Amino acid sequence: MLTTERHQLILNLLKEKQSIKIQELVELTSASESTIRRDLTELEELQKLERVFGGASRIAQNMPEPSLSDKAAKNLKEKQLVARYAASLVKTGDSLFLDAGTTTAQMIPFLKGKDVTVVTNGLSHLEALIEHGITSYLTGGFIKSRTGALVGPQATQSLENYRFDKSFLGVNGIHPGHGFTTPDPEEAAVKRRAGELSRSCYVLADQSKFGKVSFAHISDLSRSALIIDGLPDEALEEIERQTTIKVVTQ
Amino acid sequence: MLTTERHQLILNLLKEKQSIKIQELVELTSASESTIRRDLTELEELQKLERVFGGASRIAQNMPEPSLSDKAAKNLKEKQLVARYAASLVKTGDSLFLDAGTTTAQMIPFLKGKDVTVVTNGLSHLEALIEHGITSYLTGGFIKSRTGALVGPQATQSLENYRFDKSFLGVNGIHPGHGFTTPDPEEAAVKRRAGELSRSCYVLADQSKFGKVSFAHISDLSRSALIIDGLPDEALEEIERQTTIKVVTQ
DNA sequence: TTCAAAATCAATCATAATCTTTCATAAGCA
DNA sequence: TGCTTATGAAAGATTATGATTGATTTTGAA
Repeated sequence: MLTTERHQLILNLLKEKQSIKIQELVELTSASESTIRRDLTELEELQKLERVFGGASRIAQNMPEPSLSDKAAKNLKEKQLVARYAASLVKTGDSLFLDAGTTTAQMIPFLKGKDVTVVTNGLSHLEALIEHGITSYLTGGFIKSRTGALVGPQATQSLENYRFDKSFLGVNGIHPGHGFTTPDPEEAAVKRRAGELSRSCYVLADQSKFGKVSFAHISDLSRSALIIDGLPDEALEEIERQTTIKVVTQ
Repeated sequence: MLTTERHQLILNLLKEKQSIKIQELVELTSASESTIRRDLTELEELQKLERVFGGASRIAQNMPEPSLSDKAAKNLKEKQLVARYAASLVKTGDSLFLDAGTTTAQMIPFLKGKDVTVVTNGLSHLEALIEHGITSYLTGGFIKSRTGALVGPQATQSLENYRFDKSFLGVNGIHPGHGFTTPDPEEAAVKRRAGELSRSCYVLADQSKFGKVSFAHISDLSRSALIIDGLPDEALEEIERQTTIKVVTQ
C-alpha cells in the first residue's frame, strides 16, 4: 500500500469518525505501528488531524478568512458569530435551504466538508458555494438585480421540488408584535414557503435588526428557532414565549 | 507499446484509481521500471498527475480546466458573427430563452434596448444581462460548477412556467445523421424542453462544432433554424433537407 | 491520593524499497 | 551513415518501513 494511500485512508476515516485508534489503523492497513505513528505525525504537521493519546482526532473546523467584500459588510463579527453557530447545527448529509442575504452567506465557509446539499435563492452565494465544493441547487425566479435574490412566483414554485432538513433565513427586522419582517413581499413569500417545507427552520439575525412586510408571525414557525447575538431584554421576554431562541455570545 | 499509448493508459487508470504503484504499471505495460519512471516524470511536468513515493497519484482537483473566459476566447469572431445575426431576429417585446454557453452569451450585448424578457439557465450570463439592463429570469436547478449551467429535473420543470417567442440554443456538435449533440444528458433535456416551449427555435453554432448524447434529432425541431458561420458542403446538403439553415458570413 | 501494571509513545537502527543519475544499446528517421 | 529519441540496466543516494529500546502516559486498584 502506498504511503499516500494510507494517508488518504486515514483522512477519509476521520471524515466519518471524529477519532480513530492506532490499533484500528494497523489492522486496516497491515502496516506496522511505527508506520502508522509516522503517518499521524506527518498529517498532524500538515494540520490535517490532531494526534491524541492512542490515536488521532479530527481537527477543529478551520476558521474561514473573510474575503474583501465580506469585510465591507456591516456588523461582520456579529454575523459571523451567528452564522458559525447556525452552521454547527448542520449535520453531515443534511439538505438545507440557504436564504439570500449577507448573514446566511457567512455560513458557507463553515459548511465546507459537511457533505450537505444546499438550495438557495441567493445569487451572491454562488461563488462561495462553488469555491467550497458544496453541492448546490438554485431556485428559479425573477432576478432582483439590487440584492441578487431570486424572487416571484417562479421562485416560490421551484421550492416545491425540495424538502429541507433545515432552512436558514435572514431577516431585516424583528418585532415582538409583528414577527419577522422584510421589506419586499416577494422575498417574504419565498422565505415563508421555504420555512414551511423544512423540518426545522432557523432565523438568523444580529442585534441591529431591531425595529415593514412581515414574512411570518413568530408563532407561525412552530419548528423554528431564532439565532441572534444579543437582544434587548424586554423584546427577548416576549419572543421567547413564542419560539425557541438562541442568543450567541462571544 | 507506444510511448503515448502508455501515457494514455496511465492517465486512464488514474481516472479510476486515485493512485497507482509503479510495479503495477510495470506488469501492465511490460515496460521496464526506468521507462515507467520517465513516463511519470513527464506526465507530472504536464500537470497530469502527481508523483508520490512508489507510484503516482491523481492530481489535486481543478488543474486542467480551461476557465470560462478562456473558452470564450476561442473562435470568438465566429461566435460573435453568429450571435449578432441571431440577435437581429429578436423583436421588441419578445420573450426569449437563452441557453447556457459561450455562443449565446455573445448575443446579450446585441439585445440591449430591445425591451425583451430573457429566461436563462446560464449563470455566466447573469452579469452581462444585469449590466445591460435586461429583464431576466433564471431557471432553477442543479449547479454544474464546471460550465455554470443549471440542469436537472428542477431546471426542466421550472421552464414550464414560461412560453417563449424564440429560444436560442448552443450545441457541442452537429451530425447530419444524429442531429444536434451535447455531452451531458441533463443539459440536453433542458435544451429539448426549451425548444418545445418556443414558437420558434434557433440553434447557434460555429464551424468548429462538426463532429455524443443528442438533444434533438434535427427533424424534431420543425420550427427551428440553424445559424452557423460555415459548413462542409456534404453536411449542408443533408441538414438543409431537415431544417431551415442560415449560413452567416463576414 | 498513591503506586504499579499496562498501554502508548519517541528515538534509534538496520533493512528493504524506491529514487536519481549515468551509460550503453536499440529503434526510428533523413 | 549520422542524428535523435526511446529504452533498459546498474550504481549509489534517498526514503520508507519494521523492530527494538527505554521513556512517558494512562488506568485501575489499594
